[in-house]
Amino acid sequence: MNIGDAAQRTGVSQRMIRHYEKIGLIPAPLRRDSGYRDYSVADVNRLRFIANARDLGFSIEEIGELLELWSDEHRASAEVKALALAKADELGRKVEALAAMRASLVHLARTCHGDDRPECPIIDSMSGERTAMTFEFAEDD
Amino acid sequence: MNIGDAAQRTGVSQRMIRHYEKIGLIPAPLRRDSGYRDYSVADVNRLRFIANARDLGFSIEEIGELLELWSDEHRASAEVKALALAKADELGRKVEALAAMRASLVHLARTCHGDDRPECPIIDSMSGERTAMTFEFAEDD
DNA sequence: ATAAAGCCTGACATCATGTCAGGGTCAAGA
DNA sequence: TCTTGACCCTGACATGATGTCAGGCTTTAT
Repeated sequence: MNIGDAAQRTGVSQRMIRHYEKIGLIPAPLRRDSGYRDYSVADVNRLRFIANARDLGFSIEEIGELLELWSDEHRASAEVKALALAKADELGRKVEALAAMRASLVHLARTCHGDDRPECPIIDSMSGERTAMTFEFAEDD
Repeated sequence: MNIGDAAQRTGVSQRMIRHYEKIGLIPAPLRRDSGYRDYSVADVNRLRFIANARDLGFSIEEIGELLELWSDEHRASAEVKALALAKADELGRKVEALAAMRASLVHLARTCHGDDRPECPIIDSMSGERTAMTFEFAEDD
């Protein structure tokens, strides 16, 4: 399929698809006589993965590592395992931090009566100097 | 305190602290006669928040909104509430997606035992249609 | 056969960050 | 007091991720 189709199906812009090809994150697809790139279902899946991972905050570099987890068949499985576990660990920490932040936001929302009166306890308590952010997510201090 | 101290205490580079000042994400601190910037505890808290949020994948723009949630006392609380809930929702989805990805990685690691390439559940879970793990802030329809 | 729509490459733009350079400032010791 | 190393300031250049626009072919539908 053409790049436009691939872009639409994956949510990755044509611009970025070409970019990912240039930096080697995805293999260069076959070209037709016209010079048009021709994508396969596998390419689409790879792009979808990249899009999802990107959404989740992974850097291009990390995505490259993740992709290798299952695309490099010659890799020693012990190495694969270590990498996967390291990533999982990292994700675990991120999940916790996000969940904590979310809880704080929910709490903030709950304590706002939500009417026209601009009165929000938490905001009030935080606009002072001592504000210490009642948000203790990720306090690695 | 000087910018170097502030940077060390917050994990935000001096370069970025100055940058955030320039784009208005943090207020311009007082200057000493020497021209040195002088940061307060409040500034440090703000920077810490920014660092954490950035780490969690929020864009500078989103962080600006988040900061306003508790720094703008004149905002109607209904608006504050809506924004907070929207963010919380977004975070909830992100948490789920990350948790799922983490689970896949753990599973991958577990099924990674011999010299054969292990089954890879990641492909299936991550290369599907972008519906369940898509985040609104990236789209506008 | 034409026009509309799609693809190609390449250049320029922006944003978040880093790093280096040239030049003041501070603080502690000789 | 003078020296020196650690710090700060501004500004410029670098890079990676993305967007958009331009000029020029290719496909497709009318």
